[in-house]
Amino acid sequence: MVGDERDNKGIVARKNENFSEWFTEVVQKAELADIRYNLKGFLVFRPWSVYSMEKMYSFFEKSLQKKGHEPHFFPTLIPEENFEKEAGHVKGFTPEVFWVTHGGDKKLPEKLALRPTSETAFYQMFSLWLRSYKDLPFKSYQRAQVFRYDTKATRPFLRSREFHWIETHCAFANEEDALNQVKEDMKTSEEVLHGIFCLPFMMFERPSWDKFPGASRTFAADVLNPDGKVIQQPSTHMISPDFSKAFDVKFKDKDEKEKYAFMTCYGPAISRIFASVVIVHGDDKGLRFPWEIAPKHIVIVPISNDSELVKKAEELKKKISVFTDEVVIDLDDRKSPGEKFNYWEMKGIPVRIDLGKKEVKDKKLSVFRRDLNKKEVILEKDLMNYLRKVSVESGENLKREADKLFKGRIRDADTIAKVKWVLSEGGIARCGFCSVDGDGEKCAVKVEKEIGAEVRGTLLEKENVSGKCVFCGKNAKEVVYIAKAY
RNA sequence: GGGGCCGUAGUAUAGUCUGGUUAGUAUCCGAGGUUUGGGACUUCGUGACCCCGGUUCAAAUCCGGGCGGCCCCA
Repeated sequence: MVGDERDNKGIVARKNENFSEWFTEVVQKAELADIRYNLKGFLVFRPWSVYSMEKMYSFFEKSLQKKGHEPHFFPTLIPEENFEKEAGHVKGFTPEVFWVTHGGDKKLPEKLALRPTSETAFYQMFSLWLRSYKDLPFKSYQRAQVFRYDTKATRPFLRSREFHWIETHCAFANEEDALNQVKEDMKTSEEVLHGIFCLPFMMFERPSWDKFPGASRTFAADVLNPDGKVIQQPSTHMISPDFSKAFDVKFKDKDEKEKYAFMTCYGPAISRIFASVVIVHGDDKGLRFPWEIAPKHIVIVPISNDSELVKKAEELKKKISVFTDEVVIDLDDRKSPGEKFNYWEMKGIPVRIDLGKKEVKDKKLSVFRRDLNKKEVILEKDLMNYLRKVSVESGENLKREADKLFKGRIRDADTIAKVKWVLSEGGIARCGFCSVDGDGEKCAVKVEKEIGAEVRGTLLEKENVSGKCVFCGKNAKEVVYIAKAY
C-alpha cells in the first residue's frame, strides 16, 4: 500500500500509546457506530453496540426492579414552564437545551424542551400522584434518550448530544430515606457496573461547586481511561427541597400534616458506559467483552464452505443452543480464514471455534478465547464444559486485569509537585484539602489553572484527615481525589 | 473556554503550495475463474473532488461563509 501504510482493516493505533486514535478506529472498524450522520454530536448506533447495550439496559433494569423501582415512559418533550420552576436547574441546563419552537409552520405559543433530563417531567406528575405517606417511598425509572446541546467537542459514545440512559426518580418522606436511596444507588452501581460489566470505579461526593443543577448533594462514579483521564459514569443526587416546593410535591404524613417530599435521582448513561467497556477492556487487537454483555457469544469459522463443514457447524450450533443461542456461523466466502480470525478478534467475540476437516475427523475442536487470547484444542465432547468455563472466567479475567490497573493508579500526594507527578503517571491523586464547600473553590480553581485537573470529590464515608491543604496550607478538613477529566 | 489540522468513490489516500491532460492508487462492491489451518490470487466492471457564494478564459486547487470531522492545551 502506498502512503502512510494505513490499513483499513485491522486496528493500527496502539491503545496505550495513542488512545484517542485507537478509540476512533475501534468505533469505526468494529462497526459500533457510524459517525457519518450529518448532524454534529449525533451518531448511528450499529448492531454490534446495540446488542451489547440492550444487555446492559436489561441488567440495570432487572437490578432496579428488584429494588422496587417501576418502569415508565415519559414524553420526550417538556414544556418550558416546567423548566423555569427551579432556579438552579434552569441555570444549569438552559444553555444545553434543544428547543422545539414550531409545529408545522406555526410558531408554538410555548417552547418545548427536548428533555436534557426528566426531573421536571416526573415531578410535575409526582405532585399529582403522591398524596399520602402511604404512597412513599415512590421509586420509578425510565429508559430514555436525552438531548444536550453540548458545546464542548463531541465524541462518539463518550460525549454525544443525544445519549441513551436510564434515569430513576424517587420520592421519600424524609431526608434519611433519601440518603439511603443514594447509598442503594451506589450499591447498584457496584453490582452492575463492576460486578457484571467488570468496570472498576470510585464513587465520589462532588464538591459543592460541581453539583448537578438543583441537587443538594451529588455523588458520581469515575472510571479511569488508559490516558489517565477519568470519565464520569452513573451519578446519584439528593435533589434540593426547592424542587418539592416548586412542583408542589407534598404528602399528608401520619401526623396529618402536609409535608414536602425528598427526591433523589440516579442516572446510568448506557451509551457512555458502553464506551467505558470498550475503553477499559479493549486491547491492541480491538474489543473484548465480559461474556454477559458480549454482543454475541460464539462464532464458528469453517475453514472452507465445504458442505461437510457447514453441516458440522450447524450441528454444533444446535448442540450449543441449550446453553446459548448467540452463535454466529461465518460463511462469508469473500474472506480467507485468516481474515476472519482477525475480524472476530477485533469484534471481541468471546469464543471462536475453528472448524476444519481435521477436527471433524478427530472429534476435536480448535477453540480461541478472546479474554486470554489463547487458542487450544479440546475434545468435542468437552465443548459444553469449556463454554461454561469461559462464560464464567472471561468476566473474572477482565475484571482482575482492570482492577489491578485501576488500584495501582490511585496514589497519595502531599505536595503540589507530587500531585502533578501522580497525574503525569496517568493516576488519581489522593490528598488533603481545605474544604469542599464554597471557600475551597479557590483551591479548586488553582488545581484547574495550574495543573489542568479537577477535584473529583470525597468519599461518602469520611476518611481520617491530618496535615494541611496541599494548595493553600490551611488545615485540611477533607481528603479529596484529583484527576484529569473529560 | 483557547489553539491547530482536515474534508477527493463505501473506506484509506495521491493530486492543492505553483489554477489548465481522460482526477491516479489500494481496498471495498458486482460478475467469472483459481483458492482456503492466521489479513489469498487473477480477469473484467461500477463508483468521488462536502455545500453556498466569489475571483478567473479556466477552480478539487485561490478567497469568504456554512456544515461536518480530528487533534492538542486549559
